[in-house]
Amino acid sequence: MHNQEIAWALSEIADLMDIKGENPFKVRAFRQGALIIEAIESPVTKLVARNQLSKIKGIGKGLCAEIEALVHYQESHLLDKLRHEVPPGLLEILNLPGVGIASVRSFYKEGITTIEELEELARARKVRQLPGQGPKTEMAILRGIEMIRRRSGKFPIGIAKPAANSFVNFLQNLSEVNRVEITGDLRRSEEMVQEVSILCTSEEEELLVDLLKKHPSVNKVIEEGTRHLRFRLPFGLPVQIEIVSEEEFIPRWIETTGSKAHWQALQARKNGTATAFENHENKWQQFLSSQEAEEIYYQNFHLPWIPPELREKGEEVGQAVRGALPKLIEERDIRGDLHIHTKWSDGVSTLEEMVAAGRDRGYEYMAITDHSQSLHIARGLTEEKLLEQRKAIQNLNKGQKDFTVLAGVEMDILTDGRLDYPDEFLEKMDLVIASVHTNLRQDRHKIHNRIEKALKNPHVDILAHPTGRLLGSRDPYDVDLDWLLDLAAKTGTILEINASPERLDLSATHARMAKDRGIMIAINTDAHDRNRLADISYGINNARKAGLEKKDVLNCHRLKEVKKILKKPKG
DNA sequence: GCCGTTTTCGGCCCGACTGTTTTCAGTCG
Repeated sequence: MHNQEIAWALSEIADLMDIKGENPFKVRAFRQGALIIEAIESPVTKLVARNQLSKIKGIGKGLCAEIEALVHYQESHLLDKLRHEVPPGLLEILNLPGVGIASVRSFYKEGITTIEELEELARARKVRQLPGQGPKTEMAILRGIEMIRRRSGKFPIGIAKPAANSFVNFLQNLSEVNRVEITGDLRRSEEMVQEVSILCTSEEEELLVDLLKKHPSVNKVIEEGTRHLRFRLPFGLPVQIEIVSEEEFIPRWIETTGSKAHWQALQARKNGTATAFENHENKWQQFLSSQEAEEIYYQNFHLPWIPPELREKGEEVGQAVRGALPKLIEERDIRGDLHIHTKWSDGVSTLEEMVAAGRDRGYEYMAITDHSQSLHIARGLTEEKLLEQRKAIQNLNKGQKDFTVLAGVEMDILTDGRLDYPDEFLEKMDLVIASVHTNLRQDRHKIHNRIEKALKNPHVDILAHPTGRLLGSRDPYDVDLDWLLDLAAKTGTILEINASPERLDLSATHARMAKDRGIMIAINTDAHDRNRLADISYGINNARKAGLEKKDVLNCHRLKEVKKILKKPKG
């Protein structure tokens, strides 16, 4: 069982106990435990085997017992019992924005146990009659339900990708399997994924299908054939594994990577070119990597290899013909991370740990940008504290020649549009990131006013997570993207692709619109934990999907250039 | 349920805002 799955189980236990009305501190202990497990680097299974689990702060006797049961038996009696006692629909209701534990309990009291029942009641304008509810919360509930419908069974890439990778690893280690690749919308780096698709080659298809069925993560088989298996993971994500021969692999990989429009555009080109596809002796392909083989396949169409992220509307084929494909940014182009939190505010790693982790990744620089004073829950820093941190950073920089730490801040844009520090203070910072964290449900006029004040401030360099969305769980605040992008272009403000898979904000679509307006993009992780520096890959996915090149991205530039760009007076 | 031990029991992050109220509970970050 993976750390993530254990974390989900603990978090579900917390929610169910919360609905039942158990001791809130006990609930919090489980919730906290889930976060801790999620952030651990090494597999929990290993820690259990070595008896090291109880040494972790926050994991005591009780949690240890539950986690060990999950690792050994893939189940927890406590969770089973709770699932039995509390109707599952209430968890969904709890996840609606604006609905908290108290509301769920009061709905439960009224006999409501599913989203459908709640929706019916809201549509009949009867939710507003319940104690503590009113017309506005009733509307918020309906909007939340609509959001869930839009999501309709899709899973965020941050959940789908690790799940896919673990199956790829599993298959790679089997002697029956030669080649394994992720395909489908996940390979195209779609932010929400319908299903994990994996394509592999093997001569022993039936044996492989049988073996897969016995995998402990296969919760329920949906569909079974001689050459494929579709199943659900315990948390509901569907996975499809298809087995083909070595000869079939590349065309099938391209076909399943999609989209349909891309495949059709390729087929249309096949009819128009004289190349004899069938002449190829495919046997030699097995000595090539999958991508090398795919490149050769594209050559058959007299085309350069087209990155999967761009295989969308079919028009990329025309672009490829004209030699107009962008040279997409790659992870190795990133020279630093410019949005990082540490223990100084709400991070879990120390400043020194973060810097060491950045160096380990081969970065040349990073910016420490802890929270500003008004964000109390995140232990935001006063001016004095920030200056103190700046000194610590200067000392750190003295001891290293090949790596530079910038002293920055992630400053809140306050509810009324004021910024959290005066200009005289902001001027002293190497980098100022501005963010909207509070009052996300303000009307468009107020939100625009806040963003405008921030972007027009000469010291604000970057607007972080520009729409405030949480992927699949919270809609953006009410902002007109065209207006925002025009303003960013006019003021010369850099926009962030927040690489945290919970956010992915800007989205690929919006990042493309930003590029078209000549806006500089920064790809940052917003990491609160050194392990999360690796999230940069999700941001790169989005940037590639947006067609971004090295030159479009601030933190692909050398430090000297970055400093020059930040110093340049804003428009 | 976890932690610390100056505490094996008692405290556990907290302030602001919203929408509900008519003085405050619930939600959020």
